[in-house]
Amino acid sequence: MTPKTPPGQTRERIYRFVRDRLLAGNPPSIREVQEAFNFKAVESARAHLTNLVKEGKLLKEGSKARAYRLPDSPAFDDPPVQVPLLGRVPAGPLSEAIEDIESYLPVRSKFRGAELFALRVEGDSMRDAGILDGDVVIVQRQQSADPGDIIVAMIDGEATVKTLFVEGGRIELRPQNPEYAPIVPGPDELCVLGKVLEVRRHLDENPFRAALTRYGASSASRGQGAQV
Amino acid sequence: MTPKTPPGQTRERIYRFVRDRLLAGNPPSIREVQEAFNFKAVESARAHLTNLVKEGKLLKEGSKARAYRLPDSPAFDDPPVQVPLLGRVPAGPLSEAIEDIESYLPVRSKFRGAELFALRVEGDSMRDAGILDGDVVIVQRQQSADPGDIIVAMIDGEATVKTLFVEGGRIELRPQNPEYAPIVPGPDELCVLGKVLEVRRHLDENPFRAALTRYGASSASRGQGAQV
DNA sequence: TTGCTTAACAGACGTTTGTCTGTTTTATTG
DNA sequence: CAATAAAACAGACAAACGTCTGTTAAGCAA
Repeated sequence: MTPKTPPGQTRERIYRFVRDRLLAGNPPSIREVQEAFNFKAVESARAHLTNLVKEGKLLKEGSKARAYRLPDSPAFDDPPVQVPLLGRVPAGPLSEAIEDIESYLPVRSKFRGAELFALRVEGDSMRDAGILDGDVVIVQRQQSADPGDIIVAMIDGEATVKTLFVEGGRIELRPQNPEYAPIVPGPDELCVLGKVLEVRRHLDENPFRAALTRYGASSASRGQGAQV
Repeated sequence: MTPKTPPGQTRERIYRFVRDRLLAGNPPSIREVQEAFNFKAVESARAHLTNLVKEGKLLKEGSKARAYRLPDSPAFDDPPVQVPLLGRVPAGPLSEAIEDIESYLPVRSKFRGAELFALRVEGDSMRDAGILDGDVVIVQRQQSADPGDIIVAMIDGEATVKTLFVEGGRIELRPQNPEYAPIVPGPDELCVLGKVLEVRRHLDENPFRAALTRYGASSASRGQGAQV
């Protein structure tokens, strides 16, 4: 028999497991809790769940399947912050571009209130900063930036993602890839659209892109699921 | 027999019913849909649900109970899907690690229902795949993976992020950095924890890290906001 | 008419899932 | 020590639930 754990300890972990599943919109069955904790009896899991309800940490809706619920809690009633992923570049004011919204991305609520938009990066001029072609950047709208910031700027009518450098009075937009040259914009050529707060890569959209960066996935090794 | 309704009309109402239930965190069973619409046969409800999946308006997770889900949608009334960022590595079952939750990260609602966790990457062994030290990966919990997938695996009691390669019967965990050597695990040494769905870099936490990858930000150029 | 499609119905089957009763083990307390 | 409580195990049962096959009816087009 699996050794007993200190009173309440396993229960606390079960609570978090169930809570995470509920927050993900995927209520677990009792047997799924059993398996997640390697219980050998269903009743072990059910006893814990029943106790969690008694303690008020969970609710239960009748005796239906997958019917454990979270009571109202102040911690998670934070409404989501959604940021528009723009299909094209926001030239003028942000409002000009909000017609071209591909989709919305959720961001940490810490950014609530900031003027944000998301943009897909084209090209690999920022490769060495870990920003690859197709990555999405979360951008905070602002007109100025600090040296060292990765910014989105308009240059010659195109949006570009670069690192901002300032030395003396000289401003440079530096790529992070030796194959590209820094851009030295004229006095009125540079228009900062915002500062990159976050970089995201969605592997589910193009699962092999990253893997192909260095080695090529031989076609022979494809398709056969690895039994591990 | 209850009179037929115009094509698609009842289906639309069923969609709204299911969607509202899902947004409320209370996934309906097929028979609950049946009752809500006074169908006299379970199959009537199931046919509509199956069609809604075909139309892409709903998703379905296996053949479990109450397993219809919402696909990714830009709707703001979508409750957030929050994924735990684990402070340490999820050894054994996922439940083992859920004690150490640093915080929660919002993910696209397309992932609603998946068993996800987030992990901070240590080291730069995946540098050339654009995964840098300190990056966060969103991981889907699963025991197996396909060749080419970037996975999280347990090797010698440590979690590691690598690319999975299979050639013949030989399994390799390949880093994406020439300074590191591939790992060839023994038959029972490899334990796949999950597959990386997304990579994120939070520049607001460590704003200069990425900028320092190639060039160094001279301390002289710091602190003086660029007026652009 | 014939053929096709969709909506709805009917009944059955097998799996999933919640529930129950009883037992064993371990730690704690008086 | 005995008494008690909590954790975990074992096996079984019934309801809930997803799935399947087949049937009937209504609308539409060739």
